[in-house]
Amino acid sequence: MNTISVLLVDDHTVVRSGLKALLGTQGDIAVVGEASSGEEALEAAHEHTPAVVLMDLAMGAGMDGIEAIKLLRQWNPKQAVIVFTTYDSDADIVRAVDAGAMGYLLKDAAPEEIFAAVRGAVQGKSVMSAPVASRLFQQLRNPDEILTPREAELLSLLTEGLSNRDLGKRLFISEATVKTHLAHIYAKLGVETRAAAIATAIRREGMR
Amino acid sequence: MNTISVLLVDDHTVVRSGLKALLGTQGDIAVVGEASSGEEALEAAHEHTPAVVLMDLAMGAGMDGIEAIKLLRQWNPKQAVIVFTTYDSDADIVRAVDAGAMGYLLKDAAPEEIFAAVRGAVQGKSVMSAPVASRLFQQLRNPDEILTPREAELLSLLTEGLSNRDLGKRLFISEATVKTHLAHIYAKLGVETRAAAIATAIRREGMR
DNA sequence: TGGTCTCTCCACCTTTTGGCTGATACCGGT
DNA sequence: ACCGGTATCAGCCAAAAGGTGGAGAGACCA
Repeated sequence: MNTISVLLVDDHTVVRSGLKALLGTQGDIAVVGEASSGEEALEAAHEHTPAVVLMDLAMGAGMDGIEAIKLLRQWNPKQAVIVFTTYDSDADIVRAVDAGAMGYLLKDAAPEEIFAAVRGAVQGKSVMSAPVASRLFQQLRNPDEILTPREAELLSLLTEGLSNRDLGKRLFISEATVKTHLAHIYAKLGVETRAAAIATAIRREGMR
Repeated sequence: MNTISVLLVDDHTVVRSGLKALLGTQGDIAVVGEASSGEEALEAAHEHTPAVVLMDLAMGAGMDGIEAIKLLRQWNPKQAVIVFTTYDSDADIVRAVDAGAMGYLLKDAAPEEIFAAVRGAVQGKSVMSAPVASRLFQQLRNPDEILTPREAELLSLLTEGLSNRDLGKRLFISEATVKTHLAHIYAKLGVETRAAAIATAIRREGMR
């Protein structure tokens, strides 16, 4: 059996060390690089061409995880990427899957689950933590309530307290478009105001 | 120099592994136990009597970190406890310090910072990550930013997504009064819109 | 090819919110 | 008795948000 090369991307030193220590116990898995930001991840991926990238979505500064996934997959469409993050936010799950993530693990996953995800990823299998799977499942059962990737993106920014104008600037779209998206989001979430949307989003998604 | 015994408490396996790997590189620090919940932490502390307890505040199920700190310190008032967590929430910082934490580190802290905190803790020194320190400092310097009971009540309802009219009805006050309170709340929170106030409130206070 | 989804944009209009100024009343401490 | 903080209310005005209806471009799929 071939050794599976893995690139770790996380801005927390301890998390990288932990993953390295855990993965190091497996003979068939080798950590070939580490990165603490999206930018570094791209560089490291070009340099080491890892079979699997294990990536945290929440990176302190600079490019966020989703963007990094998109660029990684753009550069190498076969690149297997597993999201390894703390929260099972609906918006993040949708965006990550959309960006091309092969798996979605929570940081409290058992070591075996992580190993299985890495091994599965190289074979093209998707592995996700149980809470994540159940959320996705729920969403598939209620297609009306699924936010489109763009809507999810908007909602996520909404929870930061931005105005319509700011949302437009941030996403490079007009205020009119922002209002259109918001109207759709309100309808899907079953609320009438942005305040309620924010409250719902944060409570329902574990965003912060 | 004596070896410093450390107990790790975190529900994330990878974080424990990472800390263990990092601390293991230091000759004067030895991890003597691990726990993944508040309950386990108490047991382990009784068994191993560690010099320092490194504790995550957010534990999936059961007793939370704050409660665990209180009980640890109740059992052994000299027990040094360092909080090691992901978020610098105002509410958590205050509660942790109040419960008797000696230090407060964020998970993205540099390894050196962690070592320094552990060594400092056994000497009775408090060490905290820079963002944490600055938040505490701000709170101490600005007692103006404390919300009055009525304002806090309003803010709490605000995070449920109510309109000014609804807030008035719920609190049996006029809409004018609601607006007055809101203006004061915005000023104290340093925001301009209700959306930002909701976002700040939920993130600051760990409301969900 | 036609239908559906998504993302984008526009105009018009109503409602809500926020900024500003000012006012009354109660309570507690100096 | 005075002052500071809190809670209550009012009116005015500008800005922001929300509702309605419509529309074009590109992707994807049957």
